Amino acid sequence: MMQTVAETRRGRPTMNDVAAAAGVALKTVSRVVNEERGVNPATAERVRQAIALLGYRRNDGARVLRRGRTASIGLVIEDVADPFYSLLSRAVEDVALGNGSLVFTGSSGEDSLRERELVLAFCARRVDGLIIVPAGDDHDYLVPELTAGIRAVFADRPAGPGLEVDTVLSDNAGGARAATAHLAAHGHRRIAFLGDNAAIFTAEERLRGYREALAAAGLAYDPALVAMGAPDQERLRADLARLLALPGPPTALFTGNGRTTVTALRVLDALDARPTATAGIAIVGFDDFELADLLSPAVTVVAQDPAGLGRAAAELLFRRLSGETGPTERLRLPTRLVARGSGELPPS
Amino acid sequence: MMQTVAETRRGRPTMNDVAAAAGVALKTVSRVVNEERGVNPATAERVRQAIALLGYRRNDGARVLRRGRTASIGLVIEDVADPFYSLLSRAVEDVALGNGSLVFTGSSGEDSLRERELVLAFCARRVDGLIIVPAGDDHDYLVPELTAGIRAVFADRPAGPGLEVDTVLSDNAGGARAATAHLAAHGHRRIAFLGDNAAIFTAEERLRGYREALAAAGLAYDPALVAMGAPDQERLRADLARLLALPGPPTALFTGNGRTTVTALRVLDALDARPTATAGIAIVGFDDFELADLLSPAVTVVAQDPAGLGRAAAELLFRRLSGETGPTERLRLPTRLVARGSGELPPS
DNA sequence: GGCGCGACTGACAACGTTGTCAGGCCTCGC
DNA sequence: GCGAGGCCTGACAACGTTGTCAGTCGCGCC
Repeated sequence: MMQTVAETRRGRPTMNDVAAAAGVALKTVSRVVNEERGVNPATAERVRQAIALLGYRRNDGARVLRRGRTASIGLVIEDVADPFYSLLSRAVEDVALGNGSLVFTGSSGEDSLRERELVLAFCARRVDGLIIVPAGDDHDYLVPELTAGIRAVFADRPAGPGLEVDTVLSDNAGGARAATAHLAAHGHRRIAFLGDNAAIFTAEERLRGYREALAAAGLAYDPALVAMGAPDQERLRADLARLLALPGPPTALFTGNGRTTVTALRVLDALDARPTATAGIAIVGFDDFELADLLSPAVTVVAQDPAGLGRAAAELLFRRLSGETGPTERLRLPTRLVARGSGELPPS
Repeated sequence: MMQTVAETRRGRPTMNDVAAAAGVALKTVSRVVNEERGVNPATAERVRQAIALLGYRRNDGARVLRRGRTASIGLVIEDVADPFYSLLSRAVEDVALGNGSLVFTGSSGEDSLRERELVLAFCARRVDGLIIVPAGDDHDYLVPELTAGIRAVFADRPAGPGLEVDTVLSDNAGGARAATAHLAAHGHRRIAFLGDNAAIFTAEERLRGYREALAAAGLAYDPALVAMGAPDQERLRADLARLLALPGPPTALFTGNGRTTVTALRVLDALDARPTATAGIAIVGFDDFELADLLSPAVTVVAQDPAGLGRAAAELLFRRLSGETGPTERLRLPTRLVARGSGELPPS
């Protein structure tokens, strides 16, 4: 008589247990589990019954050890709770699932040490590949992993110097140029830029685009109109207060990412200087965000495609994993200016 | 002479390779890697140099196979791209990292089949534990996994019938009662409820709370004022049009989750029936959302604590994993009504 | 000088699976 | 009646690590 689940010893049954229960050899169970052909249907059925009875499930860890491929990838982003990255994350997940792969996710929190630890932990689990939104700009720690055959794709931000690796970016400078030019075209001469920490690649690129557009519009670059740093409310309150107290205050604001835009709107609201349909500072934000269309005035943005970024990075990664060779790829996804009102306000 | 990286064969070096390079036995390398004591400092140093030279990194898959614990958990949610779940997700990640564990994340997309596949894939990887926001309400498939020793905690929604398992929920009915009572207290007699699909536990609970509050306020329950379904724009447009065309249209709206609230606001805006500071339908939404405070009028909500949900679930899971026994726990986190304006509008 | 002891090192099995190879049995054709 | 060939099954090694146990060496003590 076969054992029942209750009589079984603690812990997971193994193929051996199933084999014993079905009265066959270990290898035959393996064949049935993997749906290899060449097993007598009656035998296979007996094995399947034993599997069901014992509640057996294959140990993929052992399988991986034997076969080499883990069918899992690692994703390191800045913060899953940020809508930009959560959209990117979901796109990666979907592509991975479509390729039969699972995803380890980790948030670096803009901390290069934590980025490194997460990546190395993923490597120790022998993920097949990595998608990294880097927090730091030194990725020498990745070199041994890459030479060992782990594939990596950088997304949203490039790898540190000296690392030749596939990369998918947004057109940050182009988007910033478009935003700034848009404001200039609406008559603004004093356009302020509120950006993220200058050490972050995207912030730097957007600053560059801002300066290029100013130059193209024949406007002087005034460092007093630029403030960069982490998008926390206190800092933005101070910066905006300073900007508005300038002898020649800005008539327009270009905010360098989603968090900054939203926080700046909140601070302006609190300062009672919030733009209305008829007056106030014009604003264009980098990154689209939910409800931008329902504020008054609705907020004009340069929209990125975070899901597109994630999808492109994941698809590139899986192409590499399925053996595609060829030179390092550097994709640059376009941005799109969405005029909604706040960016079309005239200078006051 | 030691081999250099370039001379090494393709693929990962193993402990054996390190041992050969350092001229010691495999086991000694193991001891050094695991920082066990009792290794001669000079020997240890030689091993460490070989490790650095070869770019060796321990294969955690093999380690896990030998030791039993994988130091990883699986998280199945509805959709990482939804702010509610991305906050929950981040909290889980942080607790996991604090416990030295990695996280497999997967989005079920409200599809119980995909939920099942993700969970079983995680189990096949032998995660130590699971945190599940269930999409379906049949979890019999989990029974063998649970008896095999995998711990599971359900979050946001309970497990299907017959499964005794730790659970962390929000006080859905209580929050819905508070929202509805709030509107009634402001003089509303015809309060509509726009809820998510009735098959979803939270939607059902919130409907219950809504009905209880109506009864407590001495108001009749009118099925014509209730519309439940997926929060897509088309459906909500149709439902809102129907509600507003009723002989006695609602003067207040209680929306049953974040997505529904935001979409309803957008539809109302398009219908040109959007509440203003002086007129229009009053609204209270379940779930807080970014920028609710900046809309005009600002949106009154019953706030849940998604991060708190994730944290509580993860902490409970890790307490179980570290051996805590005791009866199944059922936590219920309180909600908080945040009055901002839209819920305090008088009936028109 | 022998013995015990501590410090260090290594051989070997085991974790649960898959790849390789060999073998048994049956059938078919001559 | 016998060999060839196909079908099915199983024994065994290997994946890379850790736990167990045994061994070697040098030193101090009787």
